[in-house]
Amino acid sequence: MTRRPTMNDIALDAGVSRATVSLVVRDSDQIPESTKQRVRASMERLGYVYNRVAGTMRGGGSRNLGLLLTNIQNPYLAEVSMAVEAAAQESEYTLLQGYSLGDVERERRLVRSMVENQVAGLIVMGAVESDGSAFDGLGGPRAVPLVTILRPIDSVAADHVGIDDRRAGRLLGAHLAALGARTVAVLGGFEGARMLEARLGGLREGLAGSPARIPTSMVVTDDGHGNYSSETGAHLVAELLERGSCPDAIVTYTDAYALGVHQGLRQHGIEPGADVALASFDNIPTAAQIHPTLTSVDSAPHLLGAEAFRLLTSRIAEPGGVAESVVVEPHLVIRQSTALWAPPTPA
Amino acid sequence: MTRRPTMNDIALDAGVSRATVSLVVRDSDQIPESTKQRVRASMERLGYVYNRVAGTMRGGGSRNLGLLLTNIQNPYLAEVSMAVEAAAQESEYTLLQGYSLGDVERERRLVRSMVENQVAGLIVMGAVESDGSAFDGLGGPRAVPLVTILRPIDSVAADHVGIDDRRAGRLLGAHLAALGARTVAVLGGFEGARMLEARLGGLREGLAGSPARIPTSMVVTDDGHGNYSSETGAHLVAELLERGSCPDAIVTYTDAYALGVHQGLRQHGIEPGADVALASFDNIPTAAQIHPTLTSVDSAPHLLGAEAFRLLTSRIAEPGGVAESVVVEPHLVIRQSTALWAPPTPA
DNA sequence: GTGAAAGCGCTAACAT
DNA sequence: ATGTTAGCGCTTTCAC
Repeated sequence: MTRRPTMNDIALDAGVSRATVSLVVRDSDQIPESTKQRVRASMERLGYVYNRVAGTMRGGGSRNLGLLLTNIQNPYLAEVSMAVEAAAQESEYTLLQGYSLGDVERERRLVRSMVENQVAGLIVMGAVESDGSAFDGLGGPRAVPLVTILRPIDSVAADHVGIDDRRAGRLLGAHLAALGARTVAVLGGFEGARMLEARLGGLREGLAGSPARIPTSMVVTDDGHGNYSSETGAHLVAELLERGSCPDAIVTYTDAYALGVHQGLRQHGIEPGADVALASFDNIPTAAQIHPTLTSVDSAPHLLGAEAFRLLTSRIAEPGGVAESVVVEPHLVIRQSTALWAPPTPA
Repeated sequence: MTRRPTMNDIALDAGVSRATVSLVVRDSDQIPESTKQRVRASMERLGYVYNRVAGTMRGGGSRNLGLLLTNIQNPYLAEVSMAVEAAAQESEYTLLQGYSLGDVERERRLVRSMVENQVAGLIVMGAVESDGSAFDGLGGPRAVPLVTILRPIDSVAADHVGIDDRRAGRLLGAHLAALGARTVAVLGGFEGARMLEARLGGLREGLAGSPARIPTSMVVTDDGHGNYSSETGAHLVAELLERGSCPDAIVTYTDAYALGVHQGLRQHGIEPGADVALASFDNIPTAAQIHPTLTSVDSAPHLLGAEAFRLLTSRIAEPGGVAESVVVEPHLVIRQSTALWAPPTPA
């Protein structure tokens, strides 16, 4: 026999009916132990592997979920992926994973392919330009449950798990104000994107009441296609320094940029931490490993992933209803890159 | 109608038979353009989505592949994942992904679940202790094609894509010898693992002919359960320094460890690059971003992922035959952490 | 060029 | 406690 054995084969071999085999697979207590033993022995001997695809098609819902991310070069998203996978494995779900690279066309293809594969639900970090058209087939009464993470998608009323970016900004702003920074630069982030606006707004709130300002000339955005590489950070800081004087503090959009800023500053003879305070968002592992260690706002990727999974599965269990939105609270991790800094003493 | 529309619904709506709809989906040229248009219009209007699961069950083989990694906190594996995904997307495959965390039990569960889900093939980075028992059902004539990456799995005769670890070690050894290093320490890696043995062996070969040695007391291994965190590196270097004097050069098993070694050295007042040469394997992006930048052996994760995919799909197309083994050639990227170092001048 | 019918491997309702 | 039957959504001969 060259094909894989089926329940029929097992039934035949064990001298029972196919239905009985099916019940044994699910360990039903209608089946006496003696029969189970016999059936299991046949499975073992013939090398039977349950065909979940056929089972799903017949009856119960799919146990597959789709996880669509932009890019896991970004350690933050890598950790989200691992968190979702851990939760899925725990609950006996399987994960279809894909990367859009921030490209709307890839995103559309991936969503389509996951839905064609009958996923029970989707967790999506959308591309910046996502207009929701990739999710058209998912709306309406026969919707595939969808949870967006980090970036809500325009015109798609889905459950969402995000970060309180405003609060993240505020934490950082308050910290920099307390240090005595007077001028703060902001590097990176897609101009007009909600995330950047929220972080900037929060930063301003945190700085309010102190003499600190964020001069317009010191806000340098990128085009949002960032692959979150440190090179982006190096470019951004080069542009900043070209524009004029060095600020007291630099806030970058994500830790990866801060690494590039490190480099860029040193090339100009400026020592991060000592000459200028540097802080960022995401708190990737590297932040604690570079020198000087990097102050960063931690946004609990593990929690975010776990919440996204929880929200998705509860929506699968209980479809419909109004979209829910969960916010993960960030916390500030203060390290050398700001702690070492002090305002220049007026000589 | 609350359920998703099926081919039957489309057929009914378009006034053709189900078989015709099936042919339209695959754009068969037996169907005249006029009919296709009509059918496609119905699909559009009813919001039809092709059910690939049912299609697979009936006829053609599955278009799903399984990718089983230990952990994508490791940027090297993250890049492998992205490479495999890119290739899969290109060829209209879908990816089931899971993380074993180096745990044999999780590995077993994931393999089982992927096979139950009828994947057409598997790409696996096995846990250190994998004995192949997780892959038992896959052997024999009805095998699921399997490609192992980076670490062959004992007793499983599968296609393999690996790195020429010996060569990687040799490149590094030759470089350190040329620098004039006399004592070289090796930190990290699971004692007895092939990968470590190969790298160590290569390192010795590269050093041969020079006065350099690797004292036994300067080889500090770990337990192989490493999550590739920099903390491991910090511990390893602490242990090394406890054992006695500082070597001329330190080679770590992976870049993440080197970051921790950075930290650990500085805590002892030793400056990496200046006081001791430091080099590693993997060449993760961070290697170019820290200070001093880190010399590392690049092992082309993107190439490795692409090769694994190529090997797997060609095995799916042409099952059986003798297992193939592909080796990706590493190359040395020299950066400040070694370039800045010079032997102490005998005063 | 299109339709009718069988069947992939499984589950669930009902029957015994 | 186990068997019978129908059918999930699709593809594939084989008719017409």
